Amino acid sequence: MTAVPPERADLYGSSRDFATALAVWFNSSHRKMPWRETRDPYAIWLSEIMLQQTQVETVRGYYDRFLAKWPTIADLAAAVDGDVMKAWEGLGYYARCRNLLAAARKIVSEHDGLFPREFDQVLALPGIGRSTAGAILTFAFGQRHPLLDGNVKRVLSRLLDIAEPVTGKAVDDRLWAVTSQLIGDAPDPWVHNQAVMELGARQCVPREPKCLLCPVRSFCAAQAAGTVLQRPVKVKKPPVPHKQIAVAVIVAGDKLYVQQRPHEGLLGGLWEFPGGKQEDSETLEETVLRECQEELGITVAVGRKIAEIRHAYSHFRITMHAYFCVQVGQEPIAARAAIASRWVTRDALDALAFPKANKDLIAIVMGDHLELT
DNA sequence: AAATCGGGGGC
DNA sequence: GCCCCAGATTT
Repeated sequence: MTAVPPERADLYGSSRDFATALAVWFNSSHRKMPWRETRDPYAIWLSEIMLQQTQVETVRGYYDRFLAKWPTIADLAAAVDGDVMKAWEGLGYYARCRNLLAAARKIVSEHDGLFPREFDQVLALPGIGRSTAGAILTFAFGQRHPLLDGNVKRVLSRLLDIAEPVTGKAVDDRLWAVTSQLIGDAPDPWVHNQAVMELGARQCVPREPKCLLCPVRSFCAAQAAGTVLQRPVKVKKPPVPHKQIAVAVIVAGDKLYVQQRPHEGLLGGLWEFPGGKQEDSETLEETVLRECQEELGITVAVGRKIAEIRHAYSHFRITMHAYFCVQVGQEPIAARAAIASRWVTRDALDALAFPKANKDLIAIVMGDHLELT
């Protein structure tokens, strides 16, 4: 059998046969997940949002706790924003959490509290794009919609042996066309969409794919061409910048100063210790002093260094240097870089949502004697 | 089309 | 260290 040319628009074989083989494999062996045991659109919606760019094993604990705390859309819509953010703490991509809460309130106000069943109405909810909308409507209501997530992209780019980078619009359009064709021919939309993602997560994995055990091996053009390991084609990412961040743990008696980041942008809505990026020709102590002047309008005495924490974000890295500080003088704090600020005891930190690097810092502060020098 | 947006899994 | 993950939104 000859290799399939990359221009080939459709599947290597009948898409009906493909979907059937995939469904047989899925029904015989698949992982158990709580969101596969329900048809509650709210629970499925929640799972789909948590699962965006996040692996199944990471989501499990968050999902159960979240549902137990807010069992219905009405419960979530009535929740306190900070409590919801706290439940999301550590899961990342916090705009998902803000959008989830906003969508819950929109469903209450515009859809009588019932999750919509129409694709366009689902797509209009914040945080829900084309793929997530299709996933929710398929898994909750059994509707027939295509999805295209990272797993499906990898599976299809191998099935069709796509030689162009998967970041372009032409390839994206083609992948959507193929996933639409497949779901259109599948015996059961629920099983099919679950099965393609399961295949990508367990068999058709990025490195060392288990092609010998693949249920749709005979349909795979990359398998025939021997190019499985080269698909999907990705462009190499440039190295990310590394910033030096200096932060102030300002102590007054048994209390510490913390502030809340603006809702938009990086780590939006989370709490943190004040600080910022080290400028050229500036010591870290000078950075702490300057940031407290600029962000809080106060002068501090910079004391003992208590932590040095490295952390990686999606598009840059930081080393966070933390110093104990005390305020010098009596100026009131003007939290210019924050939407709220508080003096709290160490025990009260637990009620607020912090980014991971700040959580690491707090763990150190909790075990410290809390003296300046 | 490219950049932004977290944190952890797994090698 | 690196790539990837049940992507969406903004620029």
